[in-house]
Amino acid sequence: MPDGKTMTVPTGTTGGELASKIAKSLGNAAIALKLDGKVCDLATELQDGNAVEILTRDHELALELIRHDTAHVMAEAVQILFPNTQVTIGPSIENGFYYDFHKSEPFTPEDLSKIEAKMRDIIAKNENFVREVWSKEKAISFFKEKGELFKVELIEALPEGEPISIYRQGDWLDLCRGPHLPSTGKVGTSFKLMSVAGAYWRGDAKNPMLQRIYGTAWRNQKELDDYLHMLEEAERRDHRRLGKEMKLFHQQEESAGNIFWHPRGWTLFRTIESFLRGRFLNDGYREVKTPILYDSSLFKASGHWDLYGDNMFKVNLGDEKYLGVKPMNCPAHVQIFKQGIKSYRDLPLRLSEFGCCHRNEASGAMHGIMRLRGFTQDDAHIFCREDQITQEALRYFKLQIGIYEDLGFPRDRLKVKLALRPDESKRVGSDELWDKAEKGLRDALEAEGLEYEDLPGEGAFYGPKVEFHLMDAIGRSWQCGTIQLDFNLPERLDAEYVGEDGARYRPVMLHRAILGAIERFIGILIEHYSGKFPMWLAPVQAVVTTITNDADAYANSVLKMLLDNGIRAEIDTRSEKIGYKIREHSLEKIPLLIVVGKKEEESNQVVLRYLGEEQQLTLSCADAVKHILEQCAIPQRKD
RNA sequence: GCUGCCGUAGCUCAGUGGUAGAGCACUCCCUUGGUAAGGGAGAGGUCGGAGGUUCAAGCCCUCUCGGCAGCACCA
Repeated sequence: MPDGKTMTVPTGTTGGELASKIAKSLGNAAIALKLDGKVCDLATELQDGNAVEILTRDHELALELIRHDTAHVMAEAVQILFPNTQVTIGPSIENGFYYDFHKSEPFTPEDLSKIEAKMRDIIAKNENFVREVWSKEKAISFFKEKGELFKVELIEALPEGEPISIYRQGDWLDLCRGPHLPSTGKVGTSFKLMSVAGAYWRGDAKNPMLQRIYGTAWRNQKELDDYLHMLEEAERRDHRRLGKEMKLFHQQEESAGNIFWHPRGWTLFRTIESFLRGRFLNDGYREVKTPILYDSSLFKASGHWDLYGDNMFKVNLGDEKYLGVKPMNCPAHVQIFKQGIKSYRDLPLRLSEFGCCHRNEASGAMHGIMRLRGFTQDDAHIFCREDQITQEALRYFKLQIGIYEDLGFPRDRLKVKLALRPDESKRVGSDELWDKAEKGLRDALEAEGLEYEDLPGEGAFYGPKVEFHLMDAIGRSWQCGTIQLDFNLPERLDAEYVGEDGARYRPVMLHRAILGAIERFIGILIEHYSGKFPMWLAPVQAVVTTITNDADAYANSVLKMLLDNGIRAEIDTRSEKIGYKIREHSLEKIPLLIVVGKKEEESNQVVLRYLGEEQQLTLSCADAVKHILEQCAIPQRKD
């Protein structure tokens, strides 16, 4: 037992019987066992020497069982209501579960409520989940006869000799590894079917599309309510909604996948850009600007035309002559490197660019300003010698982590992944080069002590990459920064430098971005701060507004003082009530309102009112400017 | 791109074959009010686009463009 005690029970005693023996209440509350650290059915027979822990609904592992069982109950409900439906798989996932069905008619929202009602019936019946072990032959012939062809495919893929477990709940059963709760009644009622969407069988676009029903399930009503409330909150801070409300940008169908930046949004964009520019120049980068359009020959040489061409915008000039819109900046930066003869003394050469790239993303991939067809990368390419790779990668990690922190993302919101070589048909360069490149990045990650996860097959066609992912408000993970090690492009585009010995060598190229796409990062920032930016980022830092029009002239003099000090300020002298004006600017998330009336004019003062705070601060004009300037300061790092 | 849903006023949305609606925003008038909505009046629509069915289409059908939720993709 967890408390260190030992219990002796007759052979064949199940976990559930043990729980009841310890205490009747525990017997009722028990939902599963942990036997020697592994979660098992309550009905599992105990073996001599088992370390036993009895799990109740309050245990954190209970959620996974509840969700998985809810998926089973849903599958039964669906097959009762829609007998011609085939079941496939239905796992528990973060916050809930899903089940994929094959059915010729689509599920409608009304179907979802019918299914939910039927699920509640099944739960009320409280049938036991009973585990059975079948032979592979029996399982295959049973499911074949039922017409469950997807299940048959799953069973056929199971290794020979492996026991095939079936879980029965009343008249219904499903192939399942388990474990399960003791009965359907233990699922509880705190669940909700959320949505239906298509999903490819086995996650492959070549396979038929199934219908996936998503649901959420929790231990109790309060947890469910909290979760639904969290979803509402996430919706409130959705960058698409806030972008409109805060007058930052808009999008329209004539230019799908692109952004019209409005004055405030563009101010935010430029603020971030100049913040980055300062950091980059300070870290030894030299900024460049390269063309958007190129003759196809450049992309053919780089490999983009063949390996990335499907995602490129191409312009046909007739006579087989094509221009390509750049999807990446790397080939261009190599052209700059190649101008004139480079010496080993020039290395590492760090070329940065706020590069405008265009990629023909699939229509379904686009998402607000997070995933676009036209975007700006905070891109750079570092040309260096092989022995400089680790130091350059470390330098990048340090620069990047500092920038993330200053933008409001501490390290715990950061996940690091190492994407390794893709399939042979989708990569360039020899295996030796890939070995070297992957090792180079791994060494740097380990030197920095960053925890990371391997992603086999996910690398770029020219090299492996380290990906930095940030979590957004809705829990989605966005790839932001990336550093990629590339031995191939310098070769393909014939970049070289003169070494100490006078011979010619290939430089290594490190591709790196910190925010990734600035547009996407702004989307993440909007959701992260729910639009309430820190002063230094806010597009409009202060609005001066008047109690009555008598104070307009004074208000204008205050505005001029702010503008003269470089504070991004606007003025509102409309003849509306002060409460109305405050409400309006608060909804636009203006961080600071400066209210002036006759009283302030007479004393040469201003009243500061910060967003969301009722407390007011009365200061002399000079003190106010000093105070505001401190709050608007761009974060600095000296090291 | 695939599956499903959606597209009506600047925005959020109602409108199930019979004369296009609401709230907010906008314009004008009144109001000059001390910290999250003062009052009144007015203007605003080829119902995403094209074709079809029908005496009649915002509504039904086909195609198309765009959006949303997923899936696939994200070099």
